[in-house]
Amino acid sequence: MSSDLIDKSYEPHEVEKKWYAYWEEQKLFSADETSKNNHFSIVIPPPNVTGVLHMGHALNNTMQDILCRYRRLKGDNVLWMPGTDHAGIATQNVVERKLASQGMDRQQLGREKFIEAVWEWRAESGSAIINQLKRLGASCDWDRERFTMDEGLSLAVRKVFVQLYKEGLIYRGDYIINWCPRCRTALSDLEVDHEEQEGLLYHIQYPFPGSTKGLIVATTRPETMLGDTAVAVNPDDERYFNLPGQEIVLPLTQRTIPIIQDRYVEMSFGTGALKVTPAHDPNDFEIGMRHQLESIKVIGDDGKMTIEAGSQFEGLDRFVCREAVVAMLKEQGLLVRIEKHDHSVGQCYRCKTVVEPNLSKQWFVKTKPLAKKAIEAVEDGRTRIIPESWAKTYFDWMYNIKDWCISRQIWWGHQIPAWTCQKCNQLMVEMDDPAVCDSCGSKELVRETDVLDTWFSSALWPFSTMGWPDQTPLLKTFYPTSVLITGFDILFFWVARMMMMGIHFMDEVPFKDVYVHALVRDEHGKKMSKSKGNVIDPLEVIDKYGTDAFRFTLAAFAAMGRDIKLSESRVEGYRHFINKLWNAVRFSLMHITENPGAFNEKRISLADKWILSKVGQLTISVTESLDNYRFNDAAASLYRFVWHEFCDWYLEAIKPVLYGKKGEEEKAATIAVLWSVLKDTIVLLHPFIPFVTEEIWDKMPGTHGSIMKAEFPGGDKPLFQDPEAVSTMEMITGIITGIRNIRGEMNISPSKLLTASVQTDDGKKQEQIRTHQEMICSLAKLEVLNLSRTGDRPKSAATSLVEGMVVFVSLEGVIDFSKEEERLVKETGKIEQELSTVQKKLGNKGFMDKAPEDVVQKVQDQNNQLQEKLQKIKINLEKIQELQRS
RNA sequence: GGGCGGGUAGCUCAGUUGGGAGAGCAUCGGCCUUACAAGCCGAGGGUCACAGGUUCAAGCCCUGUUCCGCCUACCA
Repeated sequence: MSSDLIDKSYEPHEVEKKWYAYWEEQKLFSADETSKNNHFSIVIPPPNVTGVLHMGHALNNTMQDILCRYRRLKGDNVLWMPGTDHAGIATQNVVERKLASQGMDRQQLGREKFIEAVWEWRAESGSAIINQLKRLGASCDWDRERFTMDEGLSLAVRKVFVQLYKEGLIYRGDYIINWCPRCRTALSDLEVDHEEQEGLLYHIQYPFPGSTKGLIVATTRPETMLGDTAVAVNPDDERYFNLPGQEIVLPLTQRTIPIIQDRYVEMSFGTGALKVTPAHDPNDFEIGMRHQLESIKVIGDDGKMTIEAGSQFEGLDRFVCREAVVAMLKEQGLLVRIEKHDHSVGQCYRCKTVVEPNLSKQWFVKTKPLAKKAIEAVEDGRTRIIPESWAKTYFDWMYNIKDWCISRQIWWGHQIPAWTCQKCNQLMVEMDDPAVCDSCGSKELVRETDVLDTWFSSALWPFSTMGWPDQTPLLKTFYPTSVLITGFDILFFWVARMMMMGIHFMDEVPFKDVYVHALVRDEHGKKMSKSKGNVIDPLEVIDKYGTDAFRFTLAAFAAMGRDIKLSESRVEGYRHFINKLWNAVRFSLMHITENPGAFNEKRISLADKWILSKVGQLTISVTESLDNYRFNDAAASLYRFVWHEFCDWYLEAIKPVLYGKKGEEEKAATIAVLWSVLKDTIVLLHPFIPFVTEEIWDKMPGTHGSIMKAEFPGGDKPLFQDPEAVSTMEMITGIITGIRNIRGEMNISPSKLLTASVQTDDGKKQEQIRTHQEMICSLAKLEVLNLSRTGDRPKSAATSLVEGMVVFVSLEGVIDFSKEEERLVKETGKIEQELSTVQKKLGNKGFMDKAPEDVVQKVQDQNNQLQEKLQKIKINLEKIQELQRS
């Protein structure tokens, strides 16, 4: 076979396209919902339909794909459930922007038409991210792709809502919630991003009635004073003992408000007097509840002041109003002072608008009872969180969980199945739309317009995607799922809530393991963001370096519990690896022209046994690593094996055999081993780099069908292991490396053939060296390799010590001896240093008495070896010095 | 305020029950040796943040200090 059958370098683009289409066509990603085989299931963290693939998705899905492909090779029945999330607010924003560009808004369009427009939009561009996942090689069972707004999933949402309502775990009420004035909707606590900002603390005088004196309160938001309904002081505060029960004048208004006592007030902050605005501050709301204070809403849902704020402020934007209030207070001499004050400001996680705490009627999930069971599940290990440190974070949040505001005042989402009777105000929550009021029989029913938080439907994902509420075969086979792979940023948003819902509705945890991976950052460790301009687009990386190189990079850097700093140059490095592999295959396939069949264990060479043992160890290491989510360990073993064992040693060692220098029989045996090793290696690599391995598989003689159907190395048979061959090979490679050291350090040209000898009295080693002297000669570029006994030594030679043997490289006509002297002096220094630490241990009575025997023995052996080594090197040093003198 | 993670070679990072400090990249020297110059052969480089402690033995365990990230929280 000539090399023109395989290109000199690997070109990913066509290969990737070809094989992905093939896999899909052959239905190789399909799960069998009835199979009794060991099953393995993952539900994808559904990306937003609005989304484009970013680095986080790439990492997350690469890991899932590695596990799924690995388990398929192991023979498991694998379900990787794909789908997307309707992303209520985000999607609505996108479509609204589109409308705006056409000079329209959703109000003009009306609810129904607007929702139609969203569906249209989804039909156009909603599959973008799915196609991007495919480019990543994701082996999801696409025929089962789900969407949170699908009919089936919507039914699940409704069922869950109705049941929770009937169980008293969902309620409606007037509470203070986070309000985004731009999105015009309520947000849950999690949907508010807090950011530390420089702000101002305004000290304002509230006068006593008919007095110029008064109390000074401090606030960062002066505009809210218009809605104050009390001033609170701490009951222990001696300064204000006589005040409670009195009233105080609220400036800029006609109102007087009471002075109350509440332990919430921090005496040390400001003046110890707190203005209370129950309608616009969560704490003040609590205080208001305790003291039955009136709530006055002065900021409207649009972020502008209401009529309650007073006619001079009505209609002003809340921040404009702040300036106006401050100016007016100043005018009236009531602004005592302004201090700089850093505080955290809540922003809408979708649009960054400053969130307004606002009183309104919303729907909530009572989370405590649900959280309790979700905590227990992790405590007793039904669900493992990996790495374990995240369990603590999970517990902290779960223990301090607050009720979850689930209603959103947008249109895109699952409309809440609640109806209010216009006659008697009866509230009905039902599976089937009610026609008449179940209390008064009126037909005047009005449906709740709010929709549910997107995360409400995501919380059902592990079972809603499998057909729940129907008891489908899919659900029976694959729930609970084997593992959830996710970033820590949605641990609360999503994982915690899936736990609560899964346990409540399925009576079983949604996943056995939760593997929490890190975030992908830029090369300086900064979060990638569009505004910083440091975003690396995964698709560009794929275009430039190929999917496999990219995936391998992600796997290699995916150490547990640490962020991944990614830069293009790293991907480039792993492209080299893919190319190295490609070329190793190219070389191998020049010699493997047909299926060589099984090798005969009795006929194979040392190098063969060694590489077979190594591939066996590799198999164990990859298996263990993947079973424990140690993707980086698996990637590292594969990298080291392919490059530094298979290419650097094995292929080099068998070249003379392949070139026919050892006869046809040995050549055939070696080719059989080469084929077998290559096959196993490619299969082990496949989960990480699916495309290039499929391409190689296709080109290899003796393979059939897709590599996805291949058998994992070993199968049921024990893996090949030959420890003796491994240690012999290590000795041989040690000798070769010793000779290469000398060559390299003394700048002897690689093309110059040398003469060397190995000095040992060990008969077995002599025998082995003799047997493998051709390999040594070829790899160390020797003309002659001699064996000698102690005492024999060449006249002028450089020396190297290997496993108690002395390797001499003849320097006749090659060298200046001062260089060799330098080498040996340096070497002596190293050995002496090692020796001193070893001897310190041996001289330590405590160590000798208390250390375990095997450790002591090991140190003693080291000591002996080092002593011997030192002695030998000293002899050679003397010789060299003699030679120089003569 | 609370919590978590991190500080190991020039850079990015591994280091799984405590027992001879590692990799990749970069650097330096030598090679177009017929699969691969996206390559080959060799070399140099570390007070494992700092200070204590436990131990025969600490990068690893404990305490404190410091610096850097992140998460979380109702001091207006």
